[in-house]
Amino acid sequence: MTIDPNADRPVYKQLADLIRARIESGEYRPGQRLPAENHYVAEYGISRDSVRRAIAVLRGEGLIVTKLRGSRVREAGDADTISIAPGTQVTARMPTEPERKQLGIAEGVPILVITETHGETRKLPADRAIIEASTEASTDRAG
Amino acid sequence: MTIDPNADRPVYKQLADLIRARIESGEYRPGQRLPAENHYVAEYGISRDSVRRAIAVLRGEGLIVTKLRGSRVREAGDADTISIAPGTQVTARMPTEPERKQLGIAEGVPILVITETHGETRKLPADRAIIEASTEASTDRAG
DNA sequence: TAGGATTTGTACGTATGTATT
DNA sequence: GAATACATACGTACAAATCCT
Repeated sequence: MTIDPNADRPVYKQLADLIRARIESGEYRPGQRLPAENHYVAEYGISRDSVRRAIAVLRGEGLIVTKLRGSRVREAGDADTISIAPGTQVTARMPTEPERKQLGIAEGVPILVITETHGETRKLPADRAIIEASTEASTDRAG
Repeated sequence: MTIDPNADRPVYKQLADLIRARIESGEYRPGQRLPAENHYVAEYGISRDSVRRAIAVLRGEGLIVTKLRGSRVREAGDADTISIAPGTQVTARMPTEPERKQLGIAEGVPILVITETHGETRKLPADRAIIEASTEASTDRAG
């Protein structure tokens, strides 16, 4: 598979598709490091700008995590199962940057917002929590 | 408030903070159009690159939606309340680009992934759904 | 309807800073 | 200290969609 600068689809999205496919096919495995940006620059003859944009797309999708030294395929973090009582409401949204820092969440990870019947709310990183509806009133965790 | 190119915090994050504060304070109201990119370029003497990066941050946080003609503060879409039976599990993650297109979701909006006890899964846009734990087995919607 | 103005999208370049190896 | 690789930030240019006259 190659990249066509004259295609309808932008170069950076084509590269994002290509890398995403490699992740989903298992060619890039969880925890595995991706090639450096310049690797893709050389391999496909595109600008580093386009490569970085592609990487940013995948980071926004939570598929990879990027550190100063490189990007890796995200590993499925072990999640706690949180039981919620009947009547409790759950939704999700992306955290703002201050929230991300405060809660120690990686980029591309949403937060689960849990609103108890009392009105109290909790925010949990979605990559570390699974919500389970219970019959009884108890908000314990069951790892 | 101004932007200091010599500050520890990058210019684009400073601008994102600034715009975010205006949204949260109500100075920019839901549905209201943000000034054009070049407005910020001129106002703060920074590059369009930095402005675009700031806008991208806020879009990733789901605070604004961007069309070709400009960005607007996201309006709270009316969400359906989805009841889930005991034992049902819920988590959230960001959709991939194909998923976004398929489900017709805006950027910066996570999906709720609902796994029934049977193993069946549903994916719902988090900006249009609120999950509510019920005592009884029923997955009806209650608007 | 035509055409220009506006605004965002994409894509290239360069340079410098900073953290890690 | 050097090499590597990502982060930031400036610039340019053109394309494409939308809006307005």
